[in-house]
Amino acid sequence: MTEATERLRRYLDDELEECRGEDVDRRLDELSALEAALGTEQANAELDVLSALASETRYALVRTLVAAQGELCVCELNAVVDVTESGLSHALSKLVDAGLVTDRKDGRWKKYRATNRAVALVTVLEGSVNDE
Amino acid sequence: MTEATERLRRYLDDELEECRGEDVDRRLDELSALEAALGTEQANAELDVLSALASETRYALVRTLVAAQGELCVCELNAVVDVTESGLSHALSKLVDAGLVTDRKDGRWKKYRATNRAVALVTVLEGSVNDE
DNA sequence: CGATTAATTGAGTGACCGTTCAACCACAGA
DNA sequence: TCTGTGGTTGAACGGTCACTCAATTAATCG
Repeated sequence: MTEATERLRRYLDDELEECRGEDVDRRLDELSALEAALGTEQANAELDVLSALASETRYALVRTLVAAQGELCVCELNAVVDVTESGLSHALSKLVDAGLVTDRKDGRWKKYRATNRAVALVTVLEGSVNDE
Repeated sequence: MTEATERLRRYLDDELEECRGEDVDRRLDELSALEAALGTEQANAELDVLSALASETRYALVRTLVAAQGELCVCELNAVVDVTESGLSHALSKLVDAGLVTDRKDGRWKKYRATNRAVALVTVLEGSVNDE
């Protein structure tokens, strides 16, 4: 740690004309302020959402549900991804936890639907990655 | 596979009043159309972006760079995350590959900046996760 | 050139994560 | 209540991935 701040001091020496110890401390404060702009709790929540999406099968499920603009039965989703019925259930469970889909029991069938959060994320992702 | 489509047939039997084999086939087509609405190539690209973001240190770096609204030196970023200099370099490299940050050499220092893609994603994530 | 420093690269390792298998729960219908 | 079906749960396994260490490149300065 002392190693790293030593380098930061040299960097600030370059940037500013002269650099005192308090300048380094101030910059360190500014940097941790940037990183902690939103609480660690929310940052972790966002990371959970990202982790839930960052899987081939789960992302395929979410994209499909978003495109469907409505409910799909588990047995329908089974036709979309190439995993076991059990694996599908695990995947959907994780998506529910992340608030990306909701589930509803309908008689003997269970149906899933994409949440607004999922729609927003997929939309931005497609738009952002699309224009190169 | 035959197992799964068999269940789908029974499901459609429930939904529609009657259900012929061609109904099942048509539904299967519709489902794969939903999943493949955007090409697999783009879907993979989006998945790469998600995978790049879905890591505690990398997401912290991106959030910091977005909040900074400008360039930050590697030695400054080193103060934000708790990894080795080498680990930091690996992380930044992956972010560059995903098009989430850009790098620029400035003398003996190297500076990184968040891309529009990163700004868009972080913004949507914060907004989406924020309102519960 | 030799020395020092910023940063990257690659190999190796430990932990996590996605998947499957088997057992299980919930519910519908006879 | 017994049977069959839709779906979930937990344990276990195999592969991937984030991290560190050591070596290397690139650039500055004496």
